Amino acid sequence: MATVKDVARLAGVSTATVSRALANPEVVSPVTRRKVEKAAAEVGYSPNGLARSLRKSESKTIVVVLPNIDSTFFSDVVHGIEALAHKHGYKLLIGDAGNESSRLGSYFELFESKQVDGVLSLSSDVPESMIINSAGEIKLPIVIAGEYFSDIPVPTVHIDNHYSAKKGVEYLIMMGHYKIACITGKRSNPIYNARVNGHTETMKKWKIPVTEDRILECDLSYIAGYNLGKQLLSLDNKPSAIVCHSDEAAIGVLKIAREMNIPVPSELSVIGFDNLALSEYCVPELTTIHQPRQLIGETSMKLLLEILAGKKPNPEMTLPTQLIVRESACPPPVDQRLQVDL
Amino acid sequence: MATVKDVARLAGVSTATVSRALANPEVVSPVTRRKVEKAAAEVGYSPNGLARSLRKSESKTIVVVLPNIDSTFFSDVVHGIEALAHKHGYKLLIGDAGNESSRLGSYFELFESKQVDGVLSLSSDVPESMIINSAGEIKLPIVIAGEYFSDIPVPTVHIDNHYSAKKGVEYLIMMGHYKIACITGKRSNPIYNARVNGHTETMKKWKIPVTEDRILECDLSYIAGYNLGKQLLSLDNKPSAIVCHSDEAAIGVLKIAREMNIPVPSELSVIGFDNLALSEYCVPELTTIHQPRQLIGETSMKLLLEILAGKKPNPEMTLPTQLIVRESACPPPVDQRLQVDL
DNA sequence: CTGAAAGCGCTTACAG
DNA sequence: CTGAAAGCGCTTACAG
Repeated sequence: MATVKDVARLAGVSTATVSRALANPEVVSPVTRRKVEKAAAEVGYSPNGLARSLRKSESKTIVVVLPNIDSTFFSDVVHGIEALAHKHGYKLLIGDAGNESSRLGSYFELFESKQVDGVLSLSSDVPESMIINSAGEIKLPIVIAGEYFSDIPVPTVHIDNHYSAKKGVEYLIMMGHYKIACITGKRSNPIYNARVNGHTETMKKWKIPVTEDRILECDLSYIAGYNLGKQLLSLDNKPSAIVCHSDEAAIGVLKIAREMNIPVPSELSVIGFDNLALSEYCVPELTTIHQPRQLIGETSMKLLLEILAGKKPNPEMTLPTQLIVRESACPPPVDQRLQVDL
Repeated sequence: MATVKDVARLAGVSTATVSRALANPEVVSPVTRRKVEKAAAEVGYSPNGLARSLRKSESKTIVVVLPNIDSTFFSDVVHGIEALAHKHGYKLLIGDAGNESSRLGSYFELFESKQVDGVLSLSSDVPESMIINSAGEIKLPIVIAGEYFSDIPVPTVHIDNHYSAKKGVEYLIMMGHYKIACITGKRSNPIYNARVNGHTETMKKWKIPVTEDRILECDLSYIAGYNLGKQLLSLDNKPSAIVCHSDEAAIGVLKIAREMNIPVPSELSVIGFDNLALSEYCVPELTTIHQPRQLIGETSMKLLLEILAGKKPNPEMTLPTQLIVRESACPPPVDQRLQVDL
């Protein structure tokens, strides 16, 4: 591999000049620049990024940590991040945590080892020790896309999970449902905890008793939705509606309902969460909560860019969601309808 | 940030000894080791990966290049790669090319700039100039997961696209179909070119005329399948079967068929490709060609590991596919059936 | 506008 | 078992 030295020798200048001619052409005389460019091309010079980063103490790289690479949810978020990152000369490194918060660690360490300038975590499930040092300060440039509660204000961009879950449940209650079950994620994750709280508080507000065995936790995959859906629909007093905290899980429910010959939505309403592309392609099309995924990505990156520029960014951004009404939810059968006085 | 120097000072030894004690504890006396470990912990030392990589001329990082991050196809492949990579101490960097072969370039350059030790391309659409130098040799450690044709044997792991496409078409022909359309990817991509060849050659083998306007190229997304499906199903002499070269496109076709009140499979058979998780969750469940995604990932990584170890690996690995029969394909209506003499 | 020199933080022959 | 010294390839005050 050719180095600055080779170029310098061939061009008959110093390595300092080579470096300048290539990085700041305007500070070098036109003829020198020409000579250097020619020499560089001739030897096929390509700068060593490691050496540059080491010397400049910046890598112009950030790592985006995904909770898992399986969900198509993250691809739009990554698109949003990419757009902004590239515009500002940052490279993206994507790390997959495979749903294990232990594996997050190796990606966070990339900052300590100076291989990245900052971290964008799309996982909310981050142990505080990875972010905060013994003095109680944030120890690296980081933005978390998701809910995060801490004494220290970690910059965060998220939707209002509590309110979004509430909107979904209210939509069902307004249509007369009261036997409403819920398939959610691990409640150790603040995102799902907030949604479940939104769910139960709304139920209570309408004087609908909440039965804990109708709120089921899982990894929100297709198969989990299918299995938990089966469990719910096998209950003696089975629900007239199931709200799922992912579209995938909702599609799993759709499948088991079909197999059990329970027509959706006439006998079972199903609501998803995320509004993934595929929610328009299932049968029936899914009523769901839209998350502004691209915007989440852009906003997170914007915040991180501000941090990297030494500014104190807004510590928290809440982005809007939207109930998308399609075909999978409707009023329940008359005998299962709640009479509400509005 | 603490450096070896800080640790050395505190432990009362040289930086060389610090480096040894941390990297090769066994070559250092137990007491020194203890001292160094204590000092390192005390100052919160974390080695600078950049400096180490620069010095050792290896980064223990490889980049996995995805054609686009949107398709869930790649997540299992990445899982396969990850498993093996981590076991061998390699970190994974994931680059998204966003379906533009120009963007591949920036990821390939990570090798020249020494930030990665090798490249694993999940995109087949790689300009030869990115791989081969002016002397006609492969200029970086690379494995391509996909079809790749070149005078130079670039290590490749792939399925037999020609044969797999053939199997799908033959399945339809055996059931009596002859009006078989095809929704495929860009034929500039060797993968899809091979599949189309498999498709048309099989048709010809059975003396079924191939009409070019029934072979449509697109990006194989849901919406592309939907739109091209509409185009095909609006034809005067519309097909009795559509084979799609992705499951997403097939699901798009399923949707437009539903909207046009064309029952699948009784009046229209649809076959997908990939056997993604969601192909079991659509209606009707999709008959499709299974690709061993995890195995593709593992095998590619295995090859790359061999290259990185200085061995000459098998230049080409072909992995098996499988026709997965579900509900979306059946014999065509009697009046559209081909009589074949077996 | 240009060059000599220092230094980013590490590792590794080499010598003892 | 340990240390002094060189060097990976770059960039940047500093001096001219």
